[in-house]
Amino acid sequence: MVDAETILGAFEAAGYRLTDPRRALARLVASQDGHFSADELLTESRRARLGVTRATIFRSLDVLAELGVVERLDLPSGEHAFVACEPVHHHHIVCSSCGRSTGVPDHGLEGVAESIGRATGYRIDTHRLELFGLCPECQQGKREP
Amino acid sequence: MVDAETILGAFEAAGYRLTDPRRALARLVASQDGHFSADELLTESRRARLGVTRATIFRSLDVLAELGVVERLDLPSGEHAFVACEPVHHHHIVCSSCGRSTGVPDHGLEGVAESIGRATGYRIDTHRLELFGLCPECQQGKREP
DNA sequence: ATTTTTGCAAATCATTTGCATATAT
DNA sequence: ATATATGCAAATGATTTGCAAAAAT
Repeated sequence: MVDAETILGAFEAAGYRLTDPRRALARLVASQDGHFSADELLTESRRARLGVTRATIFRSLDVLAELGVVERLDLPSGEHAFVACEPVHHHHIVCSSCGRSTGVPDHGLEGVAESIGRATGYRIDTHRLELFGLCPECQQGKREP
Repeated sequence: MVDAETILGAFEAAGYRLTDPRRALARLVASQDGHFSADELLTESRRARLGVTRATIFRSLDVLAELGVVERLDLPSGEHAFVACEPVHHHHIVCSSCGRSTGVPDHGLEGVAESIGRATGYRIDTHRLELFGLCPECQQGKREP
């Protein structure tokens, strides 16, 4: 869970101006439960008359991804999506049933990346780990997809 | 490096028919040095008059990805690409300068995934690890981007 | 006052599809 | 002979862009 203040604060800290569309978008992103697409945000913005338009959504998500406030996700289906991130987590595990996602603590991945770097001779700059599966609630049928 | 025979063999083994476009595409994919996009294949096919058209390229890459002969890649830039795979490797490290890629042996990743599963309570079905960095040759400036 | 941001609609880009024809089995 | 695969060109879908107007600093 990331709150709207945090998202808005990230815009501000990075020197972007605080505008109404960005305020609305921050709330919108913060209210998302799992991953979401640009298009979903657009639909919700329209339904709730938030006055955030398509171009602004794409432009803002772009900025937020730069700032590390959201992470771009490539679902196994090939669709693009985003998730809001705690700044600490660099990876996510995504539930393939309900779409909710959880930040993933390191758990030795850094070590794996280093070891791969050593073995292949690459100087590794970035890595992305995306995990997909069923969250605990969905495993027990406690939740609707 | 994956050779054209292997790719063609994968089509055959899975019950797909051997056609001229598929033969040409197999050679084309096998000749790729790093990652490549559908569009790059199309351009090369046209330049060399291979007679493999857009639709066939997309359809075939789709099949090959299903069969695990190529892997879909999502570059940090957001672009989509593919790499030919040895069937054993499930992940790739990609050089951000020359685009070449190498299959990545496990190196403990399975263990990391399991441990993340245990910690989060998710039942993990798939994971993708993509690593980006500079390959040994590019680090030493031995190679043009 | 100046710079940034926005909305709009059109443009672009990648990918997919329908359907008639050609090809492999 | 039958099923599968292809080419073509059009359709789709997502994202990006140019530009004039609006809002933030």
